[in-house]
Amino acid sequence: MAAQPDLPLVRADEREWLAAYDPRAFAPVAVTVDIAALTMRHNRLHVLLVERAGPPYQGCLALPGGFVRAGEEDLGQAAARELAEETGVDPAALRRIHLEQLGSYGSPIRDPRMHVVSVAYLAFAPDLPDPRAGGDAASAAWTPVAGPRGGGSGDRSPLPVPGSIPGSIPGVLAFDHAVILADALDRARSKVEYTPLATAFLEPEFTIPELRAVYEEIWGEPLHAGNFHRKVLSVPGFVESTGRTTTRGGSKGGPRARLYRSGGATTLHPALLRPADRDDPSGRSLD
Amino acid sequence: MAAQPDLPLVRADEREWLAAYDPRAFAPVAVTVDIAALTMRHNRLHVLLVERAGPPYQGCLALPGGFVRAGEEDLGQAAARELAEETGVDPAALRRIHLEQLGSYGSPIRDPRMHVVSVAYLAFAPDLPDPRAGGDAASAAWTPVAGPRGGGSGDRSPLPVPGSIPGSIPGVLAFDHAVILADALDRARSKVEYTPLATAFLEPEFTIPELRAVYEEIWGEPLHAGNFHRKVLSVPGFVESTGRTTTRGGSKGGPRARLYRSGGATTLHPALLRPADRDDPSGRSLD
DNA sequence: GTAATAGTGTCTTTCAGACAGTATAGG
DNA sequence: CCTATACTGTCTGAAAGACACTATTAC
Repeated sequence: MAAQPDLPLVRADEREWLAAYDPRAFAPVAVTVDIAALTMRHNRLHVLLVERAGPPYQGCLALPGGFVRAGEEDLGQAAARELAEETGVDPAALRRIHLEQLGSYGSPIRDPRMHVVSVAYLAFAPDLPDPRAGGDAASAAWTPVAGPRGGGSGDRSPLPVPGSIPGSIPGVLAFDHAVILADALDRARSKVEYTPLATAFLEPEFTIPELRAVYEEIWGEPLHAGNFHRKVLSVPGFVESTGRTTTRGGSKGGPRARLYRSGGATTLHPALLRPADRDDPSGRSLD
Repeated sequence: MAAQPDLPLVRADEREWLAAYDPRAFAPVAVTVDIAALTMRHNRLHVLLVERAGPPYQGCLALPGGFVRAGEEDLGQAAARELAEETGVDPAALRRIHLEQLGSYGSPIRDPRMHVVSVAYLAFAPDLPDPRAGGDAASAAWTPVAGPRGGGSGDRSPLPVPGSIPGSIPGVLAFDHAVILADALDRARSKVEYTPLATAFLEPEFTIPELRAVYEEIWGEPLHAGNFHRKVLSVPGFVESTGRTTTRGGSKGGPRARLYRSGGATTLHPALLRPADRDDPSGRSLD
């Protein structure tokens, strides 16, 4: 979504009408933002989850989020605020996080309290320190996403969350957050195809094999090391060399890898297409 | 966005808490849906606009839309209802329309009445009869979108609307609808690359040249007829032959074109990539 | 030394785009 | 007859994937 530089001009002949307008006359629909914040820890994809301190779904795991402050902030600001509040991420770290709108979820029965429309955001973060809880979260932690590859062992037990299985049970997550998370993973998988956002999971300086590990974890399948290397270097603006190398080789030996930083491109031309499942010629499902 | 099959289970120990919950305690944020409905008339892209019958922005052109009915409908249902209501499109025609969520717009000052979050939808429709106004629209009409190619003459005067110029003036459209429309056009341009949705602008049976005209209008540039033809036929599931041909050749002569219908694919593999602007190696802007 | 890995060279296949050419229609 | 168009054939270059190979490091 583009920025929203909207400054509505209120015409003089509408002033009077506006003065008499009563906002509370309208049926109450609440608006929240929820954030699916993804990061990479020990080469496994993790999502930030909080434990709900109060009802509804008290004690359940949920995506961090909360109500939009009416008249005070726009949706992106609300998402950034909630992400900071509920996790204790400091503002400096917040600047390294990519935040984009994912979509809105508005079933009238998704929240037992009332009709709540949630605007979901997707965040890509580098490996951050463990969050401290805040806001109405009893606790917050990076939780491994059991991707298509399965496995994942970490800070908290892995989720039985759908890689992207449509119609899967919301399961352990509160509200419809399992659906939101599945949509977030789908978006992440396709976003890294045509943008350099995979670098957002890494430190400012990284090696091509580290970048490849990010892609392999997000897509859940191994990539050919040699072809990946050449491909990344061939896309203009994807990465740029720092001239340096790592000080050590890999844990199991091998030469030192060269260090790169993110280049200036916002989109990848040509794109880094995910290996097609040739078993599925009908095309992947959409929307 | 995926479907939202969410049936939250209210736990017994939360019943009591819920009974005491007062929805009106929360600050009022209203939720609307707005629809950017696109269609193709006389080979020009048109968008459905209404003239606002009441304040704010009375008399201005706007995207059709309205408030979500709290507790009664989800966002997609609200969008379909508003589209039908404000335009008089009958339910049968509604089924031929592709409707997908575009994004949400929630600046606190985008509506002078109060903080209104609008969930925008994008619709692809075949050439439909002229709408009759309804709801709070004084009138409704298909309005030509002055694309990157400029020109366009039709039912109403063409819009000075940005092809996708970021930061352009909202201009004649109410609220931030010029921004929404620009985002809708961007989405449409990329959506036809990797889905067969361009066929949604055509009758159930169409020719390859007709399909090409759709792409040329949406992308705003001519395509190579021969290569386009071969490409479309080579993508599995994009179109399937009916075995018939048109009964007449083109208005300026030429053989009769074969008729096809939409195939079963939901995504295009390989994709029909838009000719890259090689002048812009930095990559197109994002989000 | 042994094993694993970084990075490069090369071949094959696929696909996009340029261009030519043929057949079929309207005027 | 002339022109515009549908559709096909062919060539070239770009790019993806498979494989082989060298060099460098940990242990």
